[in-house]
Amino acid sequence: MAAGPGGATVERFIVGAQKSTNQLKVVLAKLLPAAGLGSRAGAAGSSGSAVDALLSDITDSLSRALASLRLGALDTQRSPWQSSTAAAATAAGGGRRRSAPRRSGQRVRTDACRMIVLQSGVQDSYTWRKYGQKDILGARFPRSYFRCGRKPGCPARKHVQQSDADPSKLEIAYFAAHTCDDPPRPSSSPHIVPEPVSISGTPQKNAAAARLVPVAAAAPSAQRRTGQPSPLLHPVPDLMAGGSDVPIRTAGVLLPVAGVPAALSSAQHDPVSADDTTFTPSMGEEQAELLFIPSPACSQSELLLTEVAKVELQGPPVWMEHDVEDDDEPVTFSDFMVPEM
DNA sequence: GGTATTTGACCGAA
DNA sequence: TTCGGTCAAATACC
Repeated sequence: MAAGPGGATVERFIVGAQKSTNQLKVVLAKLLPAAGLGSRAGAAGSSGSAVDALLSDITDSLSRALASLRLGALDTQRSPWQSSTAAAATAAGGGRRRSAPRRSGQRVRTDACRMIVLQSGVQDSYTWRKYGQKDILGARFPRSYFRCGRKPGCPARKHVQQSDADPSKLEIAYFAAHTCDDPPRPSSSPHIVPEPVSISGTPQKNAAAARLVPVAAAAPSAQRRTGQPSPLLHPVPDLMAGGSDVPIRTAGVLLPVAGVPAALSSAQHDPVSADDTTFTPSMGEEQAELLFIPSPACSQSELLLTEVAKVELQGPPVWMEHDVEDDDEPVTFSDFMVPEM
């Protein structure tokens, strides 16, 4: 969702401001412990509440600004995806062979486009197969393309791209609904408890996205390639060295950022494979943790790597979905689909 | 040998 | 002409 050179820059500034605000909050909390900074109870001194309120306002404003910026970016990108005829959307044919020219409208993206934010340990239960990777103009990292790997005819697609603003985040867009009879499988993993935390966008219209669920354990069969450095991997930013478990690869192996071998870090970049999504052939099988994609409504705390790491290690994974179809309507918690466990 | 990923080429839309 | 999305041969792994 690169918003373009300019947009990316502004976004970086906003994200930076959010981080600074968070840090300020921490500092003030230490300096004004008696004031009860951060305490909603209100028992604390009024000064603390006032500071807290101001910080909250700043945070909220920054989040809104970021959301607006990103929504705008999404709008500009959505256009091409949905410009073609719907019929050809999933019938994309062609390929290299001239004898079998692909039908027009191959690029059609009439399905609801949804951006999703996942955190550690959260994955959808579908199996995805990577079918391509492309360098995107103006984006620092390439975009990876995945299709449903469960059923050949399933039109579900997923695009994963590492965020320009924050390489530690992955932006995942889902297209089309799954037609394969493979509902999300219940997760037995105790640590995976999807929980919507951000509200922005509109009610989901995409069945596929609605079916996203955290996946507990990786399927053995899907791990076949585990251990093999993926060429898609790209260098992990220093900021990731904090120990977060953000997966950075794709094909098959999710690697915690902190534990990325040097060899992998220097390997060819693959944002996604990231996707958390990283995506591997089967997301459901990846253990990764991952994906932290800031959504337009992503809260300040969610933008902080330290916070993310904390959540990954201590708290339940957070799911955030953002339907970019209708940017005007606010979304409520009820709009988020809570994957069945 | 089977399956999944990689990657250059192809295609249509803008 | 450029660019994003997809295909499919080549390659890698189990």
